[in-house]
Amino acid sequence: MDVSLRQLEVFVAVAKLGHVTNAGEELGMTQAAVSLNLAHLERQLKGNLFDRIGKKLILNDRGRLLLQEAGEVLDRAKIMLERVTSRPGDPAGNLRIGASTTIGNYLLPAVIGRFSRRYRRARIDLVVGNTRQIEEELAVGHLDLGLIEGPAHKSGLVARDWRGDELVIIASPSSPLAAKKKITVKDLARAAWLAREQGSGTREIFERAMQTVGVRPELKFELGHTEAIKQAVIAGMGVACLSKLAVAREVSAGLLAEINHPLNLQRRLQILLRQGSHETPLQQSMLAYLFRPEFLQE
Amino acid sequence: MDVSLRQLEVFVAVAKLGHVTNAGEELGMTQAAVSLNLAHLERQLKGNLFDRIGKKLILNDRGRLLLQEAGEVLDRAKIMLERVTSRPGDPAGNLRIGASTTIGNYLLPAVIGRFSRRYRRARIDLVVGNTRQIEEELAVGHLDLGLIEGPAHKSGLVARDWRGDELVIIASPSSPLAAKKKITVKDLARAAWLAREQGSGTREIFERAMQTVGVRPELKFELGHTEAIKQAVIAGMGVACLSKLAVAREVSAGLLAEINHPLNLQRRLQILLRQGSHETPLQQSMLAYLFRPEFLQE
DNA sequence: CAATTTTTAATAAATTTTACTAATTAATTT
DNA sequence: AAATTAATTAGTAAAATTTATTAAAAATTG
Repeated sequence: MDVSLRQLEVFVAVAKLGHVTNAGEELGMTQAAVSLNLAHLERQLKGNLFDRIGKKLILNDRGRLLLQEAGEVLDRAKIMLERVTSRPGDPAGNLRIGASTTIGNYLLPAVIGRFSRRYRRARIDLVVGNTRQIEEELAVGHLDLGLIEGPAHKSGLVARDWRGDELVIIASPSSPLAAKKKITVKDLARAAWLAREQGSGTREIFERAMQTVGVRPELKFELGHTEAIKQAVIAGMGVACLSKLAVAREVSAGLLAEINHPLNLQRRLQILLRQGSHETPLQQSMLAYLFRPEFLQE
Repeated sequence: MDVSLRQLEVFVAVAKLGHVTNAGEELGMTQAAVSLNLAHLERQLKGNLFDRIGKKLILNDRGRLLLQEAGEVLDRAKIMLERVTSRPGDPAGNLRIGASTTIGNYLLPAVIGRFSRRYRRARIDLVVGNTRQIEEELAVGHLDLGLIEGPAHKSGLVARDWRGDELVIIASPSSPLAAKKKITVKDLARAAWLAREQGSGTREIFERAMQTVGVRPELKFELGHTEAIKQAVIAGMGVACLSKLAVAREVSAGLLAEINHPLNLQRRLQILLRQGSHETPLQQSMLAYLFRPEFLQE
């Protein structure tokens, strides 16, 4: 790539202003420098870009083509510089976040959206996966930040307690369970349950809580996506246990009803970092953001 | 724009290969040069792009951001060079063609389409306007080539005879005129005519031909667009006189019928050039293309 | 309208700046 | 201890820029 951005700037200035001298003024260089720059560029591109008629320079057909193309290159370069040049209080960089399903789908979009608007130079990548995957990717350095449900298992990573998350039991508002004031363990045992597949963090919590009160729930269906479960419950096919975050919209819209229950369905969400990783300004900003009060309250 | 394309290339190579030494090999420069280039770039962007852990360089968050952005800039620059670098037999450049309505809408799309596929480095701009506008723009240098109906008026321009164009009289296939074998001047005088507005080249030819046989046509409607006239004729609102080129598709589809008539409706199309303009390779290629047999026959 | 002045781009020569290489150093890994 | 690697240093070559000059064209003037 012998052609330089500088040369393109010089060319564009001459093409725009029509005079070598004026271009030199605008660019803060002498007329001679501009002239040589131009000659050099024309040699590199193997052909004139201007017709020299008298002392006037007028763009020829190749020059006009270059003017368009060079403009696009320079615009891109300008955007690059703007994005990449850090200023105090406005860190530039790329942050790769891994999150579990519930967090990635229902909690992070709002956080990342607001963060990106605040820090325009930051580029956030979000990967959704299960706890094992996220820990692995974080350890080998493909992720900078992990957000998971429950404690971490892998060494080489540090976990910070982030915020609580409550699971709720949902049913169709028209179901008998929704009408009942007091739900007993026996009611829960009799219900038709819908749940995510084995291995889901949400399901793990639910089953442990049921076990604690001595009940083995009867599973009617296993569904791969939280959204599918919600639709099934709305359709009256059964009840399910999901994060309050995942069902908030449907509950407030009256599509789903939260059921009173005697279980303990509290859990804590964790932030995972690579041990000894230097926290970049961007990472620090994101961590500070995650602990803002509006993202902590449930 | 202090950052150079070369620097970006060096950076991308190091980021991709992970080693200063390897990058140097790929780029044909010494390890020291790569190292200095990188240091220079980091100074210009006011911050590190790699974390130096031992003797390994690993991209940090800013580096990752730059890698994406720099890639885009370099891609654009590569495209620019490909488009702008002329090779023998494949001229690069921008050709601005001005054409009258009929030519611009019904004749040039095919020519320009095939020309662009053949000469990939050429960028063709087409402006449609009336004869006066095209002559003016050509004279002041905003156009390189003009294609008009009938002779030119302006000095400083040279006209070359290009090809013929025949006007035809069209009617709905279901109209009585379409059924008649022999059409007399009297028939034409009685018909309900649809035409473009005053000033259209096509209309001028038609009115002159009618005048020659001593008839003043009765205008039912004036419409601003050729397409609108065709639709109106198809709808049976009257008859019209248009270029054979403009109605070819509809006639062969059976939507319109060409009417036999006793008028002389031949005309010649002209190519206009600026006097004394140096013909660029691209311009020469286009002129040669315009005179290819497949674009000359009607 | 010719002569002069001014303006402009290209070129030349000199100088400064930059980029590069070879050699060396320092640190890390094998 | 040997080998590998990135950074640094010092010297050199290359380049970009500047000042000065030239050549040509436009503008001004008598």
